[in-house]
Amino acid sequence: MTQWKTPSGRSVREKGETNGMTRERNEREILAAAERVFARHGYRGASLQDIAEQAGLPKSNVLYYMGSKRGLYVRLLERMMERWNALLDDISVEDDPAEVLEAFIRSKMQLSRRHPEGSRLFAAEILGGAPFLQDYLRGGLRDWVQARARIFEQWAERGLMDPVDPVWLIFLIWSATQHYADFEAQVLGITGKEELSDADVERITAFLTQVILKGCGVRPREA
Amino acid sequence: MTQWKTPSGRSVREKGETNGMTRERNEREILAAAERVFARHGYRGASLQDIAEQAGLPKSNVLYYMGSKRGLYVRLLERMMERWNALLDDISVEDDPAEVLEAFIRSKMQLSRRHPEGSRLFAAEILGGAPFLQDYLRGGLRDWVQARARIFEQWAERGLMDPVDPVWLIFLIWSATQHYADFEAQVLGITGKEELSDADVERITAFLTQVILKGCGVRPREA
DNA sequence: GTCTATATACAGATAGAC
DNA sequence: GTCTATCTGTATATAGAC
Repeated sequence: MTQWKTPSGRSVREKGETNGMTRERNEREILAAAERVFARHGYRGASLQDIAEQAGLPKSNVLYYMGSKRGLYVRLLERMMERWNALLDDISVEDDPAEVLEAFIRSKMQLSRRHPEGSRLFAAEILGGAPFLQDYLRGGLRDWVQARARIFEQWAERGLMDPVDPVWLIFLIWSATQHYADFEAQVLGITGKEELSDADVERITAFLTQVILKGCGVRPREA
Repeated sequence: MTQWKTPSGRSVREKGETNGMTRERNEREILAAAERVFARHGYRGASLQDIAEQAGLPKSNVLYYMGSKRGLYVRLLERMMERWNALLDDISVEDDPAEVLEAFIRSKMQLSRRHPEGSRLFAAEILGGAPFLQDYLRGGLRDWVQARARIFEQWAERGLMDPVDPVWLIFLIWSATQHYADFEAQVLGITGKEELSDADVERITAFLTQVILKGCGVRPREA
């Protein structure tokens, strides 16, 4: 079994690798590289050449594995939506508002922390008018927001929190948490840090939880 | 004096217009169109062809007036930074925290409201790693944030507000207000609205002011 | 001052060699 | 299964006609 080399000198198939393993590894590299490039330059601004170089493969291989630029982009968006859905557990009126809101803020913060490129990819898509995600926004995501909003309203009726507009509250949590991934360049430039540490993220999470819960008149569990 | 026509049929010089007026109007049209296109597609993704069509001019005129794609982009960024600086009045420890924070939230909200394309242009620049704004972020803007942060800390020492981290607070206000311009497509998709009315913006401003001030333990002036 | 025509580079995509 | 070579379109930018 021959071992091919790309012009860049990078091995396409490592020793002892089966075909399946090669494909899996190459696809993984391409998806990671593409997420970075699409996040940074948007759909139109991204080039397959750039993605291929960052994945250490010739350009045609990107098209061979992914079919088309459009298909690659859609696949990345879908992967990000799956990550998003994975942390959306249902809540009920019987749950504790403080507990739910804190978990909401924390899980959203961790998603941006674990997948900053995916977060920025999503942001670039929305910034450009959401041409590929229109249906998702007006459909599944809208339903999810409305369902949560109803719960928040019922909590307010029961006097468990202030009667704030629940949709604006959800947007507030989304924007405040995503900011640290999407505007990372600004955050790092202003704070003078080279990167945010786990401790920084923990402090920011605590800050946001405290301000938002107190701001909505939700009493923390242990206060 | 002849009146020229572009292939699209749009007049380049209206009747009775002087040369100066034509230039001024064309530049204005180009800047407005370019702001939209750069905001939507980012620096790389934007095309002069697209900008020219939206400005109703031939592509070469865009380059004639603006010199280069890069120069046009930088000029737009600078214009947005000027708008931003125009509303940054100094504050002092002697000022009322509630008043200052409310004005801060309100003016930031209005900036995004009046210049949504500029807000998205800025967002796209940061999202892409701020290649053109690095110096501004690490210099002038950083100083501005640090100065405000000191005031917030002193307010906290005087017991006028909770001792929250002032930099995270500024980021919270920025992200929460910009969200309605930058993520407009998401906001409209989820709320089902075609656009946000002045009344909507007023309600959102009031919501954010209430939650953030209460969340930071700032007593509103009339409470 | 404005526009048409063109130069040159690079985009996404495909055909076919190996 | 992977890579080289190429097709076709469009990008920025410029030269020169009017």
